[in-house]
Amino acid sequence: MIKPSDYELKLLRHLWRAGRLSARELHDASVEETNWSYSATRKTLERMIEKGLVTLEAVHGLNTYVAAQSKVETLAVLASAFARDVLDLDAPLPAAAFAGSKLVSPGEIAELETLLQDLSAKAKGEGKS
Amino acid sequence: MIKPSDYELKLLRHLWRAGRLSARELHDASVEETNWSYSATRKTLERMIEKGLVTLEAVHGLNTYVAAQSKVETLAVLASAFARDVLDLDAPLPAAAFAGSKLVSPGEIAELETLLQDLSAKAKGEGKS
DNA sequence: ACTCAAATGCGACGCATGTCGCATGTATGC
DNA sequence: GCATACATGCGACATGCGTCGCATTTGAGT
Repeated sequence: MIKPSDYELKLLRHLWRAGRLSARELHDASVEETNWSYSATRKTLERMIEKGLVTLEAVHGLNTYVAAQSKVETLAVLASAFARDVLDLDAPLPAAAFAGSKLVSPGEIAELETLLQDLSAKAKGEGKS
Repeated sequence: MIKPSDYELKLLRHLWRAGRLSARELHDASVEETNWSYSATRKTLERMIEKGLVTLEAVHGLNTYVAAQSKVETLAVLASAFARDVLDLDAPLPAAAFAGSKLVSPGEIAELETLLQDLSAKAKGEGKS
């Protein structure tokens, strides 16, 4: 599970919503938030492939991109990093923290909570060794 | 208000607790978490001064360091960045998110909530313009 | 006054990442 | 068959930051 940077996250959001996008489509969709040149978008995308954040899929000769991690998984990584590094918390973030976010449905919040518990349990295990 | 990196935050935590520390003291206190050489600690500290995260105070010729932002202010910046960038939330994080953290007392949570509201209100204002 | 250890200042390397541009391919319309 | 437009591959520069070493200064002890 890889922790994306803020900008990478912006791109990922579009991919989660759309499922699969070409570089051009993704750029057009995200340029308002990033203010990037097309080249910048593509380069970032390229590095996200190397890192395993997105997968490349050629469709009829055109390259398209798909998120390699689910939204909920990614949110879980980010949230547990925040809880650990900023809040200095052992336990996972309470579900209440996500309640107001438009990004996640109630069902996804439940899923998130499960993942969060797994992550903090695993961290604890490693910490003890 | 400056947003510290994870490592910078580790150093800041010691400064908040101790109030004022020399480079050597701070290094000794934090080396267990950072696993840094003394030089690394000092360099980071130096850059934190440039950035305005800490202030240098010479006491009888010995350099000491003091956090330039309060713990609660810093937590507020970090929390609102998380809410905005990760959760895509307009409103501030609910206080419940901080409830379990050993870093903040109930009184500080109240203070935090006020700051968080200010920050999100200001962000909104700027966003609209 | 001399020595020694600790404190300081400063330069540097490497990696990640934001940011671009250019050269080459390739498909499409004339 | 050729020009035009977009897609792709790839190289590059700057900045931030983690990481470290070294040379110089300075204070304390003898």
